[in-house]
Amino acid sequence: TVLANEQVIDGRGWRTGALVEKREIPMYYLRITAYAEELLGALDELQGWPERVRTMQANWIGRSEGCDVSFPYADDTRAALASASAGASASAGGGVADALKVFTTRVDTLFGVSFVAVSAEHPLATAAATRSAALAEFVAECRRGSTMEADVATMEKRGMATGLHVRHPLTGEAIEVWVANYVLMSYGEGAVMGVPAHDERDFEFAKRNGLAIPTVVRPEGAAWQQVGNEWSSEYAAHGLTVNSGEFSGLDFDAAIDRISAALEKRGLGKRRVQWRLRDWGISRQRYWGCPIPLVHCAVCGEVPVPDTDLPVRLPEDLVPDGSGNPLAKSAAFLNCACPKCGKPARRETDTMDTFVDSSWYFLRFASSDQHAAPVDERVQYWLPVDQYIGGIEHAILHLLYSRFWTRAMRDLGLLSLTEPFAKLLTQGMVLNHIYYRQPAAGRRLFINPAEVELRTGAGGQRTAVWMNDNAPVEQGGLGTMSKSKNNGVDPQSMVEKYGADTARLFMMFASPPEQTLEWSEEGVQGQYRFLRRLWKAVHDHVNAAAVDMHQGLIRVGGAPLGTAATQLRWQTHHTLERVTGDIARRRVFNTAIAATMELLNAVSRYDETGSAARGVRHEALEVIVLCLSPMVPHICHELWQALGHEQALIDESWPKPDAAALRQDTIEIIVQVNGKLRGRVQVASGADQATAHAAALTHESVRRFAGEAPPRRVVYVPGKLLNIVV
RNA sequence: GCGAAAGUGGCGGAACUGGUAGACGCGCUGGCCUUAGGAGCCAGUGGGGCAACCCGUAAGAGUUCGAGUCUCUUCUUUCGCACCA
Repeated sequence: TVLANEQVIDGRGWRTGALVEKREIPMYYLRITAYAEELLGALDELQGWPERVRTMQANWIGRSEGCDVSFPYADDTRAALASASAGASASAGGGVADALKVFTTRVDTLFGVSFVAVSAEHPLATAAATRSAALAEFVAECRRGSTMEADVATMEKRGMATGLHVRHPLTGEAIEVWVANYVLMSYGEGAVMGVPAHDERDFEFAKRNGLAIPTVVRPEGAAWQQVGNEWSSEYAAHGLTVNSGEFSGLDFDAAIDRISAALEKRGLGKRRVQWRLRDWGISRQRYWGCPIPLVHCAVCGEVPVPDTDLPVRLPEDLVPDGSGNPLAKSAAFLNCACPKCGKPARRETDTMDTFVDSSWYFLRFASSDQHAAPVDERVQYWLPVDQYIGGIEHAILHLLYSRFWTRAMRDLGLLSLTEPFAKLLTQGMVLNHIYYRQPAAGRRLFINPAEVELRTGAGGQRTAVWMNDNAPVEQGGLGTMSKSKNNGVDPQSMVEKYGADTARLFMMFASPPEQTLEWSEEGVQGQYRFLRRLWKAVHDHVNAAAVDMHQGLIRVGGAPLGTAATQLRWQTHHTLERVTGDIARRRVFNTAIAATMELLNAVSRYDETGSAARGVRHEALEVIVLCLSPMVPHICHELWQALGHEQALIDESWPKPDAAALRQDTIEIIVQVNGKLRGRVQVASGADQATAHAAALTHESVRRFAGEAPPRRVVYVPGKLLNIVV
């Protein structure tokens, strides 16, 4: 099964900014985090996937081993939280926990805590803000702060003290709580313990705010040293604990074990794994997308649509007008009866993220005419996909969701499959030149490269000219093909001008599949020329050999062949061998095409006539046509018939090289003196070192450089080279 | 900032296991053919040198009989992640 994944073009808006606004809206989530451990662990077994993609997924899932630590509230904090929750509303319910929880991977540095910091969205920050106008202002500023993630990382580490305190879980010492802009609410507990001596961010924060920097780890085998004024990455390295009370003098692993055990004993900590991966919110307020099959009933609550009423179909007469989800305004869609009690109810208008559909379309392909179930037993035969092809932009989302979805279906008993894609090839994107004009006012006008002509000036410099008005345009370099830059290539016009085969051949030839592909009209024309040359070579040959072909005389292997014919036969079968390896083993097509081009060049140079010569030429042309057929199927189909075959080319099996043709009596070896190439000589294949050495010394420049004295050393690689060291 | 990959002619790229650097194609130059051609064919095309030869795979060092390929340092580019506690 080979599936090529089409590029997903989407609205994009919901990926970042829009999500923040929709946080208040109830969303439907898929519990992908339940599979985090499995999805991460199985990456090692995906040997058919590029390392890069596996690394990206591993980073995305982001497993951290660490420890929850609770810092009990001091009296001032307890009082502040109590008054804040009383003032807010009764809905706070069961009261606040009695400690501030943080997550850390470095519990060995627990004695180096000089502050704790919470995110601006943390309840403690909210509570503290009610008591201080300045703090309220700071919290508000942090919350509306830049959502541009690139800025966030380089942002200054700003913070403000709350005046509230917590107690160190082991020493009981009071520690002040700060609100800091570098603490993320969405990771861990939204709060961190600040250890400036051993964490770069905390160091920066402490320096800025004049906080203590107690050093509690020293490098193994080195003396204790107070952390200095400038940050060094060595400070964050694992070492031996110091100044840590009864836990001093322990190495990293022992310190983690002992300190977390002490915390667990007091009920103030627990070792656990933290994931970066979060659950998958699939709700979209969009018209397109699969409706979430739920009904909201005033009496029964959320009721699933019964299987017999599935699928929920989208109305087809709605026009999105930019004012929100049109489904929410469609009475015909909204109004329904509750499946449980029959009373009037409201249909859910959220639709699913389109990544949901792309997570299993390949499973559906194997059972597309099955209307009673999502998939059937044919999935077991066809899946996993043997070779999946898609852009690197799918490295994380689509490919991770699909791995999750396949496991979810497996656990629902729908499949017995774990990984959906055995091998993955991430093909490069297509680049093309960008041309534009910048008007005095307004937007750049992008001009399609097809309408631009490059002219070489008198000084040799190349200017780009718009063919519409013969005036120059600006050159914007190379960029991925996109609508916005108007540098796409219209496939239809390509097909009309050169044919689909030429377009395919160019794309396969221009670069290996993983690399970006630079579009070039000249390159396309080059492939067009090659195909025409091949067409002509086959037909010239067929015309010349018509009589032989009718009499069944086209064959090789009867009478012994001359040197040139033997050489061509060798190249024919050598080419077949190379192309087979390139396609089947290495999956590179540009070199496979190059090899057939070389063979055609050799056929063109081969000018012997007569029946035997025609047979050898026929064989060479057949191999060229066979080798190119995966890339250029239509032309090759025609040429195969022209070469006298009744059977369609697509039904032929892939040929095997003829071992006899590949055997060579004499071979050329290269001769080096002191590792430098000095000549080439012919020797019998299988010649021993002495024979090769003697042959090498017949070469004039080898003799000159090697001199008369006996060599210090001779290196002989049979069949390849002889190196004389003097 | 962290991580990964990659740097080869005028250009796209080749060199698979350490063994002829630049295959193949584009572009360019010269010639032939043609009423003409942006068609076709032939020849040439990394740099230097009349030549013998010398130099050359981002830069520098190292290992080796031999390095584009392996090791180290530096530089550059691209991609990914981005305060993950």
